[in-house]
Amino acid sequence: MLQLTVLREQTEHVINGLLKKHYKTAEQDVRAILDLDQQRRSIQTEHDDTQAKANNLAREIGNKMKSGDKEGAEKLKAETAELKTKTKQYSEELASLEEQLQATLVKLPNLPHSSVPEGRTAEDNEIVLQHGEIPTLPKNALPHWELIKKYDIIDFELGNKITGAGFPVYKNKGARLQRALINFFLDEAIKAGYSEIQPPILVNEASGYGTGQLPDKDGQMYHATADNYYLIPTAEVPITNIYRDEIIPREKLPIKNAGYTPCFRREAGSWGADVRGLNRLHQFDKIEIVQIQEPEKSYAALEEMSQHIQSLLQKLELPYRVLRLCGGDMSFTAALTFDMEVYSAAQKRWLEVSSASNFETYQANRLKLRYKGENGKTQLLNTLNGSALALPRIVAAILENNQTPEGIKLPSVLHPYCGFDTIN
RNA sequence: AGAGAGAUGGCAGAGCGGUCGAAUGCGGCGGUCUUGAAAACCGUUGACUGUAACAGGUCCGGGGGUUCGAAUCCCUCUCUCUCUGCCA
Repeated sequence: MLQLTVLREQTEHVINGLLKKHYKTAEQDVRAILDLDQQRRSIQTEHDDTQAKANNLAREIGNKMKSGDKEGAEKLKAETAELKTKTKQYSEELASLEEQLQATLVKLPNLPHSSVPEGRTAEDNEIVLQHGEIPTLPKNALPHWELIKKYDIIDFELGNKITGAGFPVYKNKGARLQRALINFFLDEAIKAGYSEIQPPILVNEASGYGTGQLPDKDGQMYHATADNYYLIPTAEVPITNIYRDEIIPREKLPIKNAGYTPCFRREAGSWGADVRGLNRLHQFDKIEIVQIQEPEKSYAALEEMSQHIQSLLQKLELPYRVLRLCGGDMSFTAALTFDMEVYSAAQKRWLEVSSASNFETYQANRLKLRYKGENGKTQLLNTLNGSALALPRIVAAILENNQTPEGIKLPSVLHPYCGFDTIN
């Protein structure tokens, strides 16, 4: 959520930022919010004055009662009636204004960082760099959804039977590869200074709201209605919400957490060739890295996260590229996002395997996540997160890019983690 | 799941319906003393809102109520602890 003070003090900047994100009603919404804010503040003053009078009267009545002046007390009591109805009226108006204001304010996306390129769709994203050789596969090369059948390592039909579409069953070396990747990613995160966290994978409403999945994206989460819990779409939700309503001592910063969780996404309405096989699932595994940083240092932290993610891809010997997302393609809450895509050679396409973002104070404002700065003032922190990494598409690329007539030759970094070097 | 107890500031822990934003202790910060430190002593120490700055307003688990006035009384929800039951 954007801060009201920023809207007040940098109105033009806010409107321009929203427009860059292709938020169409930027101008009118910002004006409406400022107008409501103005009204709210003037009524707030009236309300407070009335309340102050009532407080004074109550105090006087107390004094008169003490000194035995019952008549005087009764007289004053009569005066409070009007103040009471006034206060009630004001506070009802306030509540209504506040509600309207919030309703519009939460609809505003985060402002993009100045380096974010103009643009509307994925076409307009800027390719920052590309790394690694694109492998040339033999003519009879298979896409991963054929390879997993050939080697019997992932079974979609079985998942269909047990649950439904998009819930694959990992078997044999497929299951072991999953476990190996999880351990590899977590070990690398720990080496990079992250603390490992195992959070709950069901969260309450407040947590969903804190990281911005609620209220607008509730359709994308599975909802356990009996208890009003949500299955997490990413570990970002529980791991960032650890710090909801906290004031972090400055010396504890930065906070760097990493966690492995299954992730659940309803992905309602997506079908077709693009989502075949492992390309898009309802349940998948992901290791997420989260940082909480002081505002001045958060872009350096984002760069550090990007380097960490790239180092994983390099160790896995996968060709990848890094994109700087344009205003229109960025998520609602992000100020700057780098996407990492690996090349899946049999599908001949780039697959997004990681997304690292700086949310600046946008999440922190909702979370009320703050620290005391050098000047002693409490102020909002910056939150960042990135996938490091999401498994299914990594698996898809590993399988496709490393296929040989003798089987799939795994990158050497995984051999000790798997306990084997070839899937055949 | 049943019975009982409880929820107060960073922590511990008081609080008769009327200067209670809240005693006290610890911790933190500043100072005196000291070559330096410890001890001792003195002072200071919550958040939000608001103001040019004061003032003012709100917050004692959440929500609602009674009252001129609620941390204190009532209702409700949530959570925690103890005992009993069940269970990986």
